[in-house]
Amino acid sequence: MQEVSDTRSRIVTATTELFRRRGFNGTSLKEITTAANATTGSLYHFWPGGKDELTAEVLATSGAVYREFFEAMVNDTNNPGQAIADFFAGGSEILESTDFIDPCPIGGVAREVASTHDGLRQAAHAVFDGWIEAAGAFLQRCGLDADEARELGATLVATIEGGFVLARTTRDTAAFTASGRHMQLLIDAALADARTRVG
Amino acid sequence: MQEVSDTRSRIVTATTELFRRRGFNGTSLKEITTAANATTGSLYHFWPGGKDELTAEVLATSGAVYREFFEAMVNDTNNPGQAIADFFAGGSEILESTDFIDPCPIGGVAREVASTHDGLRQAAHAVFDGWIEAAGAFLQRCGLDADEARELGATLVATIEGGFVLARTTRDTAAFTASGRHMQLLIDAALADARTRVG
DNA sequence: GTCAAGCTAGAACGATCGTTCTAGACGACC
DNA sequence: GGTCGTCTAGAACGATCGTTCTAGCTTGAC
Repeated sequence: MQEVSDTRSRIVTATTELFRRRGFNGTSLKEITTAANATTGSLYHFWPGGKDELTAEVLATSGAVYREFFEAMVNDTNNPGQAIADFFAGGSEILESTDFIDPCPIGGVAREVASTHDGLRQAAHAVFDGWIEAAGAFLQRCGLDADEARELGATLVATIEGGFVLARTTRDTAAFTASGRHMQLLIDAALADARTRVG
Repeated sequence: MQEVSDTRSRIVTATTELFRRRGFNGTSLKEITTAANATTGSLYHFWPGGKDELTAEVLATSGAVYREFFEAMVNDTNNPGQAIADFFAGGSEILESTDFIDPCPIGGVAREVASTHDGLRQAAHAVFDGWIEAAGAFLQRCGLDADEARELGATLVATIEGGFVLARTTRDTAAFTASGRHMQLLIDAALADARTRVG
């Protein structure tokens, strides 16, 4: 027997993929169990709380994966603005090579359920806080003061999320890539400003 | 009899409001007709194509309202960066005073259905194109060249949409307001750069 | 008064929703 | 070999989904 049940992780993976295409309310448990080659019994065995409990885990898991991906891509750079632009370029490639499926399920699901499922809203809130913290910590290490780093981190996350919406809707990554360049300008300007103030 | 049926416009309004809270798949026709004080027969009389046809109209209508709102708020300013920051500040006020309901139904619905309802994706695409055109035209009038104006317009739209997601999920407008300040910096820098190049 | 057009009313359809439930398969341990 | 906990299998539940359909109401034209 494996440490984490195969069926369990297949269900998480299938749910993540389906949420990326159809969102929360557009995805049925039948579609999930079929895609995961599992049964209703198994799903309710692992998540007695049903769809909501499974969704909360999917959000947390995807959130952690993205945070690690961001940190791996951005740490150990000596050109922060360029690193962010590269991150956006990577997003463009993923969008194009996956037929503009939503790159991540969190923002879409969060927007759908924020007014109706407060537990899921809070789960997504925790994920976004983690991302903003990661981006802020990175920018602070690059020389920004804590407040400015965190605010710029939040704008980064917002622009990425909104860029996903735009790219997915227009089936075009031009705007997303351009946003990466704009974020690069913003970071470079903030760093230059910080250096000036330090002297 | 009025030029546009009362029932018809009540249904459009109710659908818009429900989409802002529950999204496309989370809103049923029964909820719509109940909220609009209308019947299924009326709904299918005005939109024989059913939910999809009604949704397409809701997207186009909301899109036009937002475009006009943006243009009214931003035209006749002599400080473009400040006008955009004001636009974000206005968004923050709306979010707080409406219990963080989605300020507009378009981005959320588009993200939900982009992979499953191509007609609706195209309707949302047209709306976003209109917004980017409006923002780009404004920035071009302020002195940016056409390409840079359009790209910056797209980043504005992306940051607004993503900011809505963040604010709605965290129930906090601090990040949204900060993003407005960042967009102001970006615009001021682009305008200064354009002035330098012109001489 | 008759007629047609525009609109309303809501019952009924088959399909599908999330969830519950019972029955049994499998493996580890005594 | 019997027993218990873990997991799988899928039928069944009531509720609700989007849509269709028939019947009737209202209004203005003739």
